Amino acid sequence: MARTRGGNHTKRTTDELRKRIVNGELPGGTRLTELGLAEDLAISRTPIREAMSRLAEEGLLERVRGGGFVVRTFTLEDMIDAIELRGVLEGTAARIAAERGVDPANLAEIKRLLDCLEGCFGGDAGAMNFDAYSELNARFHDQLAESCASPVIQHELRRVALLPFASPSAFVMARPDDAASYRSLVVAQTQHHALVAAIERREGARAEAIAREHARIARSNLEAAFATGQPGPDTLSRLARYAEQG
Amino acid sequence: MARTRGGNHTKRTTDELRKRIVNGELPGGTRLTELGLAEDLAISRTPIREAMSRLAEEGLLERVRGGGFVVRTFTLEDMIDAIELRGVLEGTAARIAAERGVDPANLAEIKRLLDCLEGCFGGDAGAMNFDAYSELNARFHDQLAESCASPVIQHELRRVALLPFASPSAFVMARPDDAASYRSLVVAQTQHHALVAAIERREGARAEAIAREHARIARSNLEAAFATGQPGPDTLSRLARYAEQG
DNA sequence: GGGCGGAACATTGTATACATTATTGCCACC
DNA sequence: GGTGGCAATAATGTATACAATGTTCCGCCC
Repeated sequence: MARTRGGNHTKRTTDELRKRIVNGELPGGTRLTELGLAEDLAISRTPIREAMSRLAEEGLLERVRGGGFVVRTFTLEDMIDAIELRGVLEGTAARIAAERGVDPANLAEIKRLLDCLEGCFGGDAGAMNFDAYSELNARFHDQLAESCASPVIQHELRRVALLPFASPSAFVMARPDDAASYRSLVVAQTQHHALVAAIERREGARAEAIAREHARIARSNLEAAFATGQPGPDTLSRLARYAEQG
Repeated sequence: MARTRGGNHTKRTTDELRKRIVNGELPGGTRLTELGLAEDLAISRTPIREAMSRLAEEGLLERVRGGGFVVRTFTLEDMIDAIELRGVLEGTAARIAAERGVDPANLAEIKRLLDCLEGCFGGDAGAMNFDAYSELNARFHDQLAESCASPVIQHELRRVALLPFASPSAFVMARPDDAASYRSLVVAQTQHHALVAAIERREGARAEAIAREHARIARSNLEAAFATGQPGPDTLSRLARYAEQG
């Protein structure tokens, strides 16, 4: 258990198992036994159980009849659906924000982040600050989720964004070269502006439609990452390898 | 622990705690301590922990920083949002089913359930079989969720429907008298028919809109149940009392 | 040869002791 | 009087022994 640091055994085990699942080391359908993992990680069964419970909460594991857990299967289609679902939920948050009105402080923060995102763009792909954009983009989407002031919607949105490669920042830099990524982000940022304008003007239907289409950039990037191969049971591991390469 | 029967300590504790939360006996914000519950239920801490993990999975409890759980707060607004969210997810499932096409066997089963639902209606409110309708309605919605053939969407839909009083069958009989309930169900059944027709004709946008509006019947019934009082921290317990009365 | 039964095994369920960590409140000190 | 730290307390974190429950596979009987 020296692989991942910090916290207690439960947290380390949770992180380690999450990593193995997203890596594809633990393929979908694998049954996890407490004893096996306890031996493997050289700790007792108690933190293993706790970690598996938390991963079931995240949706990475499924409880199986008669006790125990299996790794949930994530095919390419599942990831596409997860991204679509994130778009639907972000769209709902944006629509409700537009319909009910947003807290001024929240709106101000959203606009501030929008300005910061703008600052990441240079005149061309070479001058683009991709890392800063990725970080700010995540915060922008967080703030947007808060704008609807609904704990229930925020909660479920956070859940869906935890699914493998469904988060708003998962595919910011996924294009095969900087020029393609740059173009992709130009479109994304234009949508950010339009989304905020729609919310401010109380145009709920427009806000919802933009948020959905915005998420589909991620879908497009995901499909581009798989353009050369066919989806299959190794989807996650191939995607993880792809993500490592940059 | 003789209150709830069947299964092991974990299951009984899970059911017992769920009941207390939905009843309002454990108000939102209450911190649950393993030791306190263990003493109360006269069992050890282990099944208590396990039960709390599962309820966190259902969204009834929240993990708190530094360990432990608190009961999640469900106000009237939260329930309204949960119902809206269910409508959004059912709408997405219906839209995707229309766009991608449905499995013939699945469609046949949906139509069969639709016929059965039809059979619950008599000429007037007095002849209506409310219990049968409630049961069939739940199965109809289950089958509809399956029609999109997406494990991810089905999974999240099931989750949201688990939130207190957000399920499709929660408010079937919630109106103050049979005549009002009957009218409500006439509208609901008309929407069922329209929804199936839209899916069959591949009219995705229409299917989505109908499913959303369909869920808003539940919202209307929820608000009717609260017409006389103001929402507050006792929302859940008042609603539970209301549900008991019939 | 097929199906039933039972024993051996694997796995999860439960209790409990002990370790570790967070919280609380008091007291000394500034 | 306020603030810092320290001790007491209470909670969760962990390990482990034992119980209960499936599961599997082998042999027996039909």
